[in-house]
Amino acid sequence: MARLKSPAKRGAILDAAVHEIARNGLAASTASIAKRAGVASGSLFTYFPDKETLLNELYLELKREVYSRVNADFPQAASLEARARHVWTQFLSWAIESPERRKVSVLLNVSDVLTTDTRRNVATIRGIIEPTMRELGRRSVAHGLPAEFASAFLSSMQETTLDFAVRQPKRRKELIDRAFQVFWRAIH
Amino acid sequence: MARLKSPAKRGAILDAAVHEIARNGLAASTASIAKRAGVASGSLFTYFPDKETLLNELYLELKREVYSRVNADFPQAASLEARARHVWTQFLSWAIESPERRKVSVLLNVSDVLTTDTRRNVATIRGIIEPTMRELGRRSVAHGLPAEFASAFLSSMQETTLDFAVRQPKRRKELIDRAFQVFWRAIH
Amino acid sequence: MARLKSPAKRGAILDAAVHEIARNGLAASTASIAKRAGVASGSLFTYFPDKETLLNELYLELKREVYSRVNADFPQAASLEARARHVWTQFLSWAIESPERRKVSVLLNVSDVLTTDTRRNVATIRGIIEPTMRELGRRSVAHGLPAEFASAFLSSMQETTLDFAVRQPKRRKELIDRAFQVFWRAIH
Amino acid sequence: MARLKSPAKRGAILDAAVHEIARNGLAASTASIAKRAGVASGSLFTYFPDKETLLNELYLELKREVYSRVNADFPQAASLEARARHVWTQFLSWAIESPERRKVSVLLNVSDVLTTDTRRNVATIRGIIEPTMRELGRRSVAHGLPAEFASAFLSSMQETTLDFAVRQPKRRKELIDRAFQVFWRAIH
DNA sequence: GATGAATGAGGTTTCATTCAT
DNA sequence: TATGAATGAAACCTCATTCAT
Repeated sequence: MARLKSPAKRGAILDAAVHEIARNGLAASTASIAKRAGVASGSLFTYFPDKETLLNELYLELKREVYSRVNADFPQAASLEARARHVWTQFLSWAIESPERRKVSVLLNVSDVLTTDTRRNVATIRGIIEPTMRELGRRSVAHGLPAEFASAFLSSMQETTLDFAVRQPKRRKELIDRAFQVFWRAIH
Repeated sequence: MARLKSPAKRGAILDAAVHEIARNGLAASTASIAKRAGVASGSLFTYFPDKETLLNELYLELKREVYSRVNADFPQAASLEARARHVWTQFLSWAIESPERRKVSVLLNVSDVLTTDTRRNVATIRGIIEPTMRELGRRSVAHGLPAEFASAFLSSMQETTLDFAVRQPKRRKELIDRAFQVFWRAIH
Repeated sequence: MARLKSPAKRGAILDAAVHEIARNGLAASTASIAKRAGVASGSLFTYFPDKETLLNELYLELKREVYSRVNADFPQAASLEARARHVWTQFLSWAIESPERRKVSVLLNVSDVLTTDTRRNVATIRGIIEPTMRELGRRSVAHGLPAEFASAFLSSMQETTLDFAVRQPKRRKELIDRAFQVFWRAIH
Repeated sequence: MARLKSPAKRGAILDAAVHEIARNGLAASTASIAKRAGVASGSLFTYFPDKETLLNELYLELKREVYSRVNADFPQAASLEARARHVWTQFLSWAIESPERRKVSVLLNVSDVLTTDTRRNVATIRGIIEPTMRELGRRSVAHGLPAEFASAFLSSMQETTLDFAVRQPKRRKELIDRAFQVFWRAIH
């Protein structure tokens, strides 16, 4: 009777991958990932056909995680500012809590291992916040700019803010708040 | 006298490295770099003791390049806005003209190969624009935020703008201009 | 269960190492050793983490071999002379039968690859003959000399004898016997 | 007419070779030797056509050095014992004073780089002590053994003694003396 | 399904030697 | 003659992937 592929083991491999890649970059070996996951090196390949696929699925997983965090308790009916602030805050708190996951996410994003398929899938995942982002584009000063500009702008200001928030844990809350105000002022 | 180490060859290796890394990531092999540079595989190591050093010097070179571009014709005496706009425009035109160099610069920046020494050296290189950046920090709405926030913010908005400018060559000039207005509004 | 690391293969690698090193010195390449052992070049490293370890374990193996030969049929209860003669004869017959192994043992011994750990382990292995060696030290004319002198002396006379025994196979038995007499006379 | 380039430089290279080889074994690179000798890496090859030749000439040089030490003040007319004791003492004092040179000599001797030509030349160099060694063979208890046995035996006992003398500098003189007595007793 | 030994291409680096200067 | 840059073969070792058990 064939044992079933265990989702727990799959998750362990992905978690291990995060850790190893955060430490050693994308060059982290599959063997080291398997070892940390507590499975045999060969077993990794029963869960992922090859390293490239593992990396792509890992990225998807990380994105799913961020967006599920952002989507949770999303104040659908609130003002645009309130919704934007929610996105802002939730993303930053995830990034601060999970620095390794975030680092790996960045690494994967700038690398060339992500397939167009993966990129498309990520777009799909964004889901619930998409309308808010589009509204941001339409109603902001950026409306002469491409539609996605406002959203990309928000992302990049988050990155900036993140660096400072990480380095100054004590002022974290204040920093995040003030930076959002700057952002909102800019865009509104 | 034997032949002297030729700066031209050193440059060729660095250029080749840009090309290969843009194509294959930091995993690009030293052999492929040497080959593209037109030197024997071993010769690479007469110019750089090891790959890590090559990568660090490459980063320095790229940064030197950007900053020399930004520093050139810098309107010292002009208004803060004019100076900020100069930085904005010059950086973006470099990034657009040299997409490979820019990509490699980003790759190196997020990787872990850069030594603290290299990071410190880069800071030194920024040179002439530093006072402008500090002034930006002081005189902007971001003045409750850390001093470097304004500068980091400018950087990240440049990244955002860059993506759009690259994808829409025709609206490029306009995009760059409008985005700067958004930035200035935000910060001012 | 995957295949288990096969002791036979490990042995084959060690044997191959003996052969290659006897031919080319310690510079013998791991690739050539693997090839002669009939395994892939990479497989060598599943048995030994690196060349240095391979060399150290090889030395240990060779010493184990000599001492197991010397310890076998050791005439515990016999006279000191009989015991010394046993050591003398057994070592020499091993060295004569296995000239390559002996050569490699010497090469390793004068090189700097042997760790202090390995040296200590070898000392442990000597085992059964140790008391005889100490007795030799105590009861010999060398007793004013350091305790290990007698034993070192025996070793070095064996080396001398070996050279001649190898070159004159016909007189071998006689040579070994006469040389022992000289030794015994000297020490007694 | 023998043309001498710069004997001083040649000597510097040989001295540097001793040092480097003592440190890193025969794998010491020609570049490191040249560097330590204070000449350019290429210059080494104007003094020695290749590394192998360098090594062979180095061995010859070292042997010349020992034998010139042993031959100096050789008490031609003295008793056999006095002459043997002279050889014994002089060699040991050289070995103790020049541990690096001695180590390199041993390394070269057990390696396979020495040509038969070199070995033959060394035999020639022994010169003045040869008759004494032959006499030792004839007049010793080893006279049933091959002629060179006595001489080889003396050598190997010297090695043994050397180890102890090096490790116990304070008892050095006494050790050397006592060990000679053991030797003489054995052989006489 | 799980395991980990086996594989061999490929990576970085070293080095003896050559040769332009 | 002296120099040291240039060369490319070869060394050691890693690694994604396969497959016998």
